[in-house]
Amino acid sequence: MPSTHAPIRRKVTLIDIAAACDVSRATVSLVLRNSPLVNRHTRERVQAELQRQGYIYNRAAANLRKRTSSSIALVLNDLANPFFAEFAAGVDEEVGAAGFVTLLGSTGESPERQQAVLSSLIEHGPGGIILSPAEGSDVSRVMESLGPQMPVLLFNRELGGDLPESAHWDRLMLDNARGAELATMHLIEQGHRRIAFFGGHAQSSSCQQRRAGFMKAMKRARLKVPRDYLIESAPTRLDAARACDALFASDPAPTAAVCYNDAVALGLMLGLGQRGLQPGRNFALTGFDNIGEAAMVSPSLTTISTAPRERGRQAARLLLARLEHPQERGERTIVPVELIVRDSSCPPLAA
Amino acid sequence: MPSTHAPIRRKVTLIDIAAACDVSRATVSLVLRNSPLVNRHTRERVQAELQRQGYIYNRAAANLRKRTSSSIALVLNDLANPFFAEFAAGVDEEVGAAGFVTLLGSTGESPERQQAVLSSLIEHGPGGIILSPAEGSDVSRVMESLGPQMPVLLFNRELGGDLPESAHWDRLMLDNARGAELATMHLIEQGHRRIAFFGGHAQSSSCQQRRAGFMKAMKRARLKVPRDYLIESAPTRLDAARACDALFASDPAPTAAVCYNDAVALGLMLGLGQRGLQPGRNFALTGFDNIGEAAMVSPSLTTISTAPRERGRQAARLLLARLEHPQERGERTIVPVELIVRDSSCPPLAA
DNA sequence: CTGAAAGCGCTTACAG
DNA sequence: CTGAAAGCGCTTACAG
Repeated sequence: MPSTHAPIRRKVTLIDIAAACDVSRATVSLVLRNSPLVNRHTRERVQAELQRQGYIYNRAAANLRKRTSSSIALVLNDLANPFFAEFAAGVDEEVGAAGFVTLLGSTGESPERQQAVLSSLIEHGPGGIILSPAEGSDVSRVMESLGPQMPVLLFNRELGGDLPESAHWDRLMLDNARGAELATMHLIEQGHRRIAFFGGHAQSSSCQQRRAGFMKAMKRARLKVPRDYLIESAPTRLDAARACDALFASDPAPTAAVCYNDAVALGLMLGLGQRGLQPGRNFALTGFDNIGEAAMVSPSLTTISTAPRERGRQAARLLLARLEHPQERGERTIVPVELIVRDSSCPPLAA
Repeated sequence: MPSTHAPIRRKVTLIDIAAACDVSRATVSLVLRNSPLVNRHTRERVQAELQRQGYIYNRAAANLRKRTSSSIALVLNDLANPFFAEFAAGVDEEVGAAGFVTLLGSTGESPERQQAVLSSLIEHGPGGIILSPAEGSDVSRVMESLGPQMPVLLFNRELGGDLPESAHWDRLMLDNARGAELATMHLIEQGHRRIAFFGGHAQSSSCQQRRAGFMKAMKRARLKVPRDYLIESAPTRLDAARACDALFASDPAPTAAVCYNDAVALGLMLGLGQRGLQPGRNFALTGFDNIGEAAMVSPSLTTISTAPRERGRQAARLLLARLEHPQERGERTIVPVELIVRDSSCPPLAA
């Protein structure tokens, strides 16, 4: 009994093309890959037939046979964060240009979800992984999902735990210490003496590095940093706004703050406003990341530029290069950062 | 002569596990998929061995055999646009929850790149595609790359040209007309009479729809819209700032503008500032999208909320549902929009 | 220059 | 409950 459904047209494969042209599958396969072995006449006939039947190359089948991969996995905490969105755009640009496709995964900053996402992605056979680790995740668990052979590029954050010799993971890290140092130096130059470091989770590696840069600049200027000038918050606007009170719990209160990142700085601005203070008039602050809003917000924000899109391109290039030489030692690349001065957020200290 | 390289450990496959457990591949395969057919003892032995050897499921091979797919392609203009970044995050959430993986592609608003991206993605065998089309792209070319069978969900913009009956594409569209109408009504309620529609490419469908909503509200209020109150720009901050002059070329100049989207509104604010005008004091404006910056910028921006993350989830759900019923008619879903009033950007008109 | 055969790592009837 | 065989759509030696 014939089906009443419209016939689902079977996908056209090499066999269909070969049959129509009266050649073997091997010949069609060679045409597809532009092998010079096939003679011109045959090639043209085959190409016309490919076109005519609307042939679509099955790359998964080819990858299976060739034991190759044509994808890169990209695992981020949160794609909606503009910093990571720019980064992802850069990765995808370069990955696409190399003829690969990007597999996306997001962890929402949860080590458990990160495990699940990695385990799922790995089954799709990516050639390598670009991972910006969730806070609190560690090498051994990641290694467990990925196996020791998978090329990995770690971006932005170190992973807890030690990396075995056998794993040749690359790293691309921002110069967090230097960035925070530059921001701190700038506030010092503007005349500030009582400067706080505001926001971020103290246990995260990026926060530790930024705090270290901050302390270095303060120490060099022989400025004291009371313990309560180091204030934690989640790296979000909302939590930063909430944490603003802690800044003024100490006596004397700081006149300026180096913020963990731009989101935190924007949140702090909100918090200051709620206390009746005007950021950029009676309190100075700096950010980190140079997200789009940093230029737009009023007062505009002095910050540290990390050029996330370019970082994405760089990450993709590093990983793609690694695929060619999987056995060479992993490298650690520190990307320089740049101070973006927008002094409406940190004018000279009125004496 | 033995190689001096460290031996690259061959990937472990079903064969390895089967051999170690002295069972057939079929049995291992059944264990992997939790078939109740396998007896408990055998199952446990096999599972232990899978664990021990660090077996990784090759989903591409399984998909090939089963003629199924486990991925969804997501094609956007620009991932770095916060609206699309949120959308992508929502898509990936839902796609991941369904056990699929997201393949990413970006077109940079170029129909040519869109063709290339689609042709590349399709070779990786996605089960369906979520496409926010590049401006100026049309159905026939897209259909050419995708074939008539591929499930497609069109988001945000219509595609030029007619869709053949055979293609059951779904659409998820914002209620652009209604959004612009709401914004316009709000400005009218605030006392404005000379209102411009500012920004966007006039030929894009979303701009046309928003303009239509604008005109509808104006007409209902019996307000005239001079031709030079309809001003085009690229939908970016920079170009909008540049186009600001056009707004004041007409006489009398408008006192308010309904902007194509938030990016344009933010650009217009810059442009106004450069002319010595204060947005929210001597000029009123509204945006569209409710991106994060809309709340942060000063003055904060009255705008239209489209909840892009939720739209992403919705898009993914629609497409995943379509995979189950590929032959049903395509549906057109219009998502409601909501006016977000932040009156610092559009205070009552001073008489 | 072209074809026949084997194989990538799985799953699916079909036997037993 | 388990195994032997075939096959998904490609590519790769190997012959000729």
